[in-house]
Amino acid sequence: MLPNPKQMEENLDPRVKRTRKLILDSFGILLAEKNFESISVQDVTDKAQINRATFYAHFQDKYALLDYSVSKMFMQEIEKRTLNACHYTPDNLRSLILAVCEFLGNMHSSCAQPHEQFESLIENQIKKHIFSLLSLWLNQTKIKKSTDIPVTVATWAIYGLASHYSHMKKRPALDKFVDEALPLVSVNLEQFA
Amino acid sequence: MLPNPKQMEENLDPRVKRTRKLILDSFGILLAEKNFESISVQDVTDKAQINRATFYAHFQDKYALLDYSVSKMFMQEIEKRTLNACHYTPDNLRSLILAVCEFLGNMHSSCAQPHEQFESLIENQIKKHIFSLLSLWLNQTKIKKSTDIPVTVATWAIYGLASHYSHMKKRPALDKFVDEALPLVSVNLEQFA
DNA sequence: GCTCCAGTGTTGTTTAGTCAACAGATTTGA
DNA sequence: TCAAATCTGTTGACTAAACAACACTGGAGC
Repeated sequence: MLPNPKQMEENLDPRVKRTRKLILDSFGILLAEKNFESISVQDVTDKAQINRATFYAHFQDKYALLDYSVSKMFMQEIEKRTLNACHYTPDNLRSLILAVCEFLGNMHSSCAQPHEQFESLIENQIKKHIFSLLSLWLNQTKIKKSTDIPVTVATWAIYGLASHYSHMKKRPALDKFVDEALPLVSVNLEQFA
Repeated sequence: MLPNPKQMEENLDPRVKRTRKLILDSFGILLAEKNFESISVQDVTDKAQINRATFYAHFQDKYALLDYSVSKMFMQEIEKRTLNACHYTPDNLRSLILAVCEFLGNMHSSCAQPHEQFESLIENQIKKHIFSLLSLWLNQTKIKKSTDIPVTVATWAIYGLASHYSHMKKRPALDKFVDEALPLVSVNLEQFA
């Protein structure tokens, strides 16, 4: 059996795990202090107390770090709700929408000045994860139809809803918001249930 | 000019600083959980997430770790009160007695079951520091007399007082206790003031 | 235009940490 | 009482991180 990515991470050399954690933690702190563009690789390695050359042994540049960081945080959110090991149900879909809303919401409150440019950088990562998660769900059923089109629609809709929610000046109760949105998303997915 | 031990610690390879911190932190946590004798080098390295061989690159055994740990904590206490960069005055002596009392007091409250055997292990380290601190103070004066005898007496007296204080069931106010003890200690040192 | 400055990304060499294995000491417990 | 298990302290081969260089880029200020 293939080792899953989770096991791979845990079987890494302890030095590697330590270094990545130092980088990620420092990056998180810096993101809370100033906006992404004004954070340099220097800043990260200074705060992490690691050598700059070591940074480049792990990440191509700060954009790769952002991708990795966002992916990791998002997947933790997903795993916390055990959405990574289940199948399509309206309830799971609801949880997923909720997770994305909360994730973007947290992003807005924990990051300093999240500019539009910054948001577009994380958007692609999040959508990739939503897309593959929905694909996984739908392809567990016996139905052999291609899922790409409905999954694409649902992915963009979910991200769009969460983005909209996180930008609202006066956010309504999340539960109500999701209740209202859910049927519009599930309508194209029900055929696979 | 010779680099002082403080600078040497700071100029160490970052990996060394990290590893030592991991070891010290883990050791501190373990000491709060169980008594020193039942803590193995394994336990420390497991909690610190470092390799056991790495431990032995830094410390000869767990007793060396205890010595280092106690020394470091005690010196931090001393430096906090800037007693490491001053000379003999009754007031500084008072601060020193206070520091030793508080240090042993904290030791008792933060360590699980501090047995007599454990206490005798740290006693020597602490006394070494008190002795060299008092020697430093007294030898800054112009008086050329040997200080070893009076410093020895004062060192043992101070440690004894602090040990006594930290063992008391109902500890009196520390200030009062020190006020009462101070003259008995300073009597042999005043000649160097 | 120009220099100065701060950051980037890469390199070769040195050093610290990892890992698996070892023999020996101590403890556990059936 | 013997065997299994656990901890110790040490070794040699391997790998990651540190470090000090390097050439390069893109402003900022004159």
